[in-house]
Formats: sequence, C-alpha cells, structure tokens
Amino acid sequence: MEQIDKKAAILIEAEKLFAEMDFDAVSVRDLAKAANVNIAMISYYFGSKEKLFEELIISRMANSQTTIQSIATDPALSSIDKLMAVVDFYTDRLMNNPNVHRMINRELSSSNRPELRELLISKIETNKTYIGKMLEEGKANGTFREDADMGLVMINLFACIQYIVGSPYYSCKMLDVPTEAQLFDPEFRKRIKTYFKELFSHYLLKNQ
Amino acid sequence: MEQIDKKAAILIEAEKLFAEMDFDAVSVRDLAKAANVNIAMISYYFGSKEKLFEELIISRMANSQTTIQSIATDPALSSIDKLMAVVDFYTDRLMNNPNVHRMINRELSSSNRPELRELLISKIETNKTYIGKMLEEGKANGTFREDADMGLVMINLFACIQYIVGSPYYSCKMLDVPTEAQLFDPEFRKRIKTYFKELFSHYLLKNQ
DNA sequence: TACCACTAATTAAACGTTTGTTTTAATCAA
DNA sequence: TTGATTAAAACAAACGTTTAATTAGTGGTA
Repeated sequence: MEQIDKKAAILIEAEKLFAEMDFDAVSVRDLAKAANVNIAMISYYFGSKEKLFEELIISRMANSQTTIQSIATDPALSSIDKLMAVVDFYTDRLMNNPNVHRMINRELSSSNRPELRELLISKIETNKTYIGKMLEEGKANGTFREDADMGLVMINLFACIQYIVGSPYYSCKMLDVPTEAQLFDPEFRKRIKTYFKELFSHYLLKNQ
Repeated sequence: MEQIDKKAAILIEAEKLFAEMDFDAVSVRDLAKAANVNIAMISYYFGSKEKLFEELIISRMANSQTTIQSIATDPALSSIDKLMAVVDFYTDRLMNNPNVHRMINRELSSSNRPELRELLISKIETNKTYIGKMLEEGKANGTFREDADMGLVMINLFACIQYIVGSPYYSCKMLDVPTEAQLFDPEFRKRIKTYFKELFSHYLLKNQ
C-alpha cells in the first residue's frame, strides 16, 4: 500500500501543471500521466479534481500569520524596522513558493470558484489587518507622514511582488532579466527588497 | 443581413464572460446564449472560439503607443511632468477598460496560448521602451537620482494598477472600498494617481 | 509457519456529459 | 437565381467520474 507516495506525487505534479495552466486547461488525464498514476486515483484520494485543486492550494499556502504577527507586535522593532522586515518576509515568502502564488493569483482574478476565493481572501486579510495597524502605529508615533496612503502602500507591495511571481515570463521581458530562473535568484530578490525599502522610506518618512 | 449586429453582440457578451471566467470555463453555448445567437454563429463569424478570444483581446486593446510616444517625446514637458502624465494615462487607460485588462492579465500569467501571450508582450514592450528612455533621460538631465531602479519603477506602476483592475473583488477588500463599482470611480482614480505621483516623486527626485 | 478473512490500493474499462465544431437544410435579401 | 445568413441537429473527441475486478498488505487463528 503506497498511498502516501502516490498521493504526494499527484500533489507535486498538480502544483506544476496548475501553476502553468488554468484549472480547466489541465485534465485529470494530464495529471494522472504526469504523476504516473491511474486516472481513478484522483477521485479516489481527493474526491474530485476540484477538491484536489483546493487541497493543493490550502496545503501549500503556508501559514504566514504568526510571522507577520510577531513582526508587527515586536516591541524591540521601530516602525521603520517593522516595515523593512515585512518587505523582506513577503519577498522571500512569495519567491520561495511561486507556484502556489501563481495559482492564488489566478484564483483571485476570476469568479470560477467563489467559495475558494473567499477562503483565500479571509486568510490574507488577517495579515492585512496586522500590517495596517503597524503602519497606523507608525503614523501615531510620528515616524510616518500623516497623509501617506497606507492602504495603497500595502496593496502596492503585495500586488507588485505577486505580479512578478505570477507572470514571470512577462516580468522577465519587462525587467530585462534573461531567464525565469534568475527571477527567483537571491540577486534579484535583493534588488526587489532594496527597491521597496528605498521606495517606502522616501515616501513614508517625515525627514525625507 | 445582420452580420455586424450579431457579431458585435457576441463580442460584447464575450468580453463580459471572459473577463469574469477563464477561457476554458466559458463554453461556446454560454457565449451564444448570452449574445442571443445560434451556437454555429461563433464558428461562422470568428472561425473558432479561440480566434474569437484573440480577436476580442486585440480589438479591445486600444493603441496606446502613440499617446505614450507623444508624452515621452514632448519637448515642452519636463522629466517629472512626463512621469506624471504617464501615471495619469495608465490609470485612466486601465480603469476605462477593466475587462480587457483582466483578460490580458490572466493571459500573461499562463502558458495556455503562448503565441497570444507573445503578441501581447510585444505590444506592451513598445511602451516600455519609450517610458524606459524617458526615465533614463531624467537621470541624464539631473532630475532623477542616479541609483533609482527604473525597471522596477515601471513594472511597479503597471503591476499595481493592473493587479487592482484584474482582481477587483480582492482589491476592494484590501483597500476597504465597499463596492467594485467604486473602484472605477473618479474618486478612487484620483487616489491612485495621487499615490503614485507622490510615491515616485519622493523616490526619484534628488531634492527629496 | 501457514492459512484465512478482511481491508485498502490499484487497474482497465466504461459511464454519461459536455465540449468545440460541422453539416444540412431552410430562409432571407438583392 | 445567387450568395450570405440563420437554425437545428449531428459529430467525434475529450471531459470528470464511477464501476467492477484484481492485487497487495494486515492481523488473527491454528
């Protein structure tokens, strides 16, 4: 009985295929072939193709809430330190798991599975709340400009990195990065982190 | 002979459906029903579902090259003026045509139709070249900081607005905008424009 | 150890739908 | 009459899922 191996194999191959193509563009036969299992195994282990898809996203969507929370509530960090830590964290988190974030990306932009979309948003929203409070705190303690648009700062950070990760082929061409692999290299990560840190510092800090 | 009317009706309904759902999630029967035409009409007028999809995107993707070019090469505008004009132009362009940009968005993030993706990128790339030169010119004439990351500035602007337009349901929740309609209101557009103008001014200008 | 019963895992084949597309025939305008 | 337009029906192919049969593994009993 090799349940675990085969189930894991299906998830691994499904992640690759669903990252590259739409839900409906990937057939259960494609999945079974890629994972080297019988077609019936997908229904057997997951119930249906859709449940496999949901289980895949949910299982791969690592829990980032505790990290964000600990950054946001760390008394040893200044407001600007916290912001820098969030930039670092999100850049690495998204770049380390490009496949699942491509899937999430596409899921958020369609109405194909509204319940799943709602679930994803609710998970993301928790972090948004922490970071939102963190930025407002920076305003309150005099670190950040009063008239800064914190809502757009947040979505700017998420959107931009998610966009690069979600459309790597396009992003390479736009950023003159030769290969998709280089997009996920430490070197390019450093470039993104530096960009956002400087960008937000200039925009948010009073003495700039 | 009502060719034009029926063909136009198909395109109008297809735009709505393809904006909301994936290519494969929309069937030709859905399209025919929405447009109140016979199923055979799609093949008759467009050749195939895929050609309809391509024709739709290409026809709706208004030509923005001439506008960007005229901004970038206008001798009456300073470097910072040009940047502000580009922010205004892109915000309005994307907000005025959310449906097609949702489709483009999804198309750029998948490998379902590589030739179409390549075509879209080539069209977008022209603008990128103009804006890239414009920003480098700002460095050369001493307006912008030498060490600013112009590649990321460009993709940041495109990505963020495209992301908001492409995932309006999600963006509303993140930005505390009550309804999707309000996302495309003049008021919110103004907010986006102001944000990016201030953001890039602080980041790019030397005296900041 | 050997045998049995039982459960879980795996397969190939078939299921009924739905898919995009085409055919055929009828209808319409010029 | 000619050629474009419409409609209904039919097409084969692909879809996700299920069935039925077989194999593999487990635990208990003698």
